[in-house]
Amino acid sequence: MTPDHAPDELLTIGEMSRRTGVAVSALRYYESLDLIASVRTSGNQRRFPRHMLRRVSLIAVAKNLGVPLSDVQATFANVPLDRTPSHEDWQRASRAWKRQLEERRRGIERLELELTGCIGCGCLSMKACALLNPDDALAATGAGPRRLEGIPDE
Amino acid sequence: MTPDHAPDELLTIGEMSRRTGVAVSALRYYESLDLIASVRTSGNQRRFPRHMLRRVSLIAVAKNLGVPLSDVQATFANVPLDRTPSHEDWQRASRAWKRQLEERRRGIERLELELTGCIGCGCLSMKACALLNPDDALAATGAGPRRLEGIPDE
DNA sequence: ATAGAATCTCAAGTGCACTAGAGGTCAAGT
DNA sequence: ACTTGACCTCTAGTGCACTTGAGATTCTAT
Repeated sequence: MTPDHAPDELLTIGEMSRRTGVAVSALRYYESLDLIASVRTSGNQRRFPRHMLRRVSLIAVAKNLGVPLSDVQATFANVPLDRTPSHEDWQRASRAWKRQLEERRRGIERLELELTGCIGCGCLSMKACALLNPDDALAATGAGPRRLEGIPDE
Repeated sequence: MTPDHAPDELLTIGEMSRRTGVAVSALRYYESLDLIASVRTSGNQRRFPRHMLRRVSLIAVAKNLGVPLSDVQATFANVPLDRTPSHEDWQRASRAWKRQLEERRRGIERLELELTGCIGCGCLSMKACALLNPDDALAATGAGPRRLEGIPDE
């Protein structure tokens, strides 16, 4: 059933960098934040388990989308660093990401609407624009909808 | 006494801050980048025309969505600072924004799909994941799809 | 007229997410 | 054995997007 692959194969930091497109220096930085982890050779060089490629790829995606590393950290909180994550581990993380990404996408959709319906027509009535509410940001701070007061309505 | 004043015409920096939720220091910073503009009183204090509220509100929205100020700057390139923008001015800017936001939204949608179809099921085959391509980022650098080589496919 | 809040400039500091460089070590090919 | 490139740690520097603080001035209300 199980195909012949070597899940315990270890990659150097340079291989990780080439295969993910993430700079070597960035990988070391991510390790310093415990976003990823490695084992060391007798000569103190890093060796990464293959499953770290997933983590790094996801970090890269998050970066492309402007998601701060602190959020990534939170998302990965229950995905183990020390062993290949199970399906359940990834599923849990996946659900958390999806919730956040959905919020973010909805924010963008609302902004598109605002632009079409308001700026597009020249009025920009932002009175009811939920986007000005910080809750719409990914990783909301819970600061509340204070900002809506006094937004120009023309 | 100011002899010629229509009370709602010009806003102080404090009023701008209160009505947009953007810090006074940030407003001064935006002005230094020519994202917004003001006139000065005889005593050298800033006074903002009402239409600057729109610009600031949009900058705030962009910030919430992680859009860099340089992109905002590009978007506003043809929206005049010195007079109330016309419908056409805003419409042109609106179209540019929409294009970028659509790309960004599509990127998020694709990531959601990846998470559902790949991480969700535990395989994370990112072989064909367009998100790892920097072109998907808002304000793409044009660096090309180099990153897709060697992404783990298990 | 004057107190006190708001504003001004300019310089420096903060936090994030890295990158660059110095100086040294390790590992693979010949 | 030797060479070369990849790797190591550590410190410092970069760019963005601001914030903070000092010291001075201006505006508004009593």
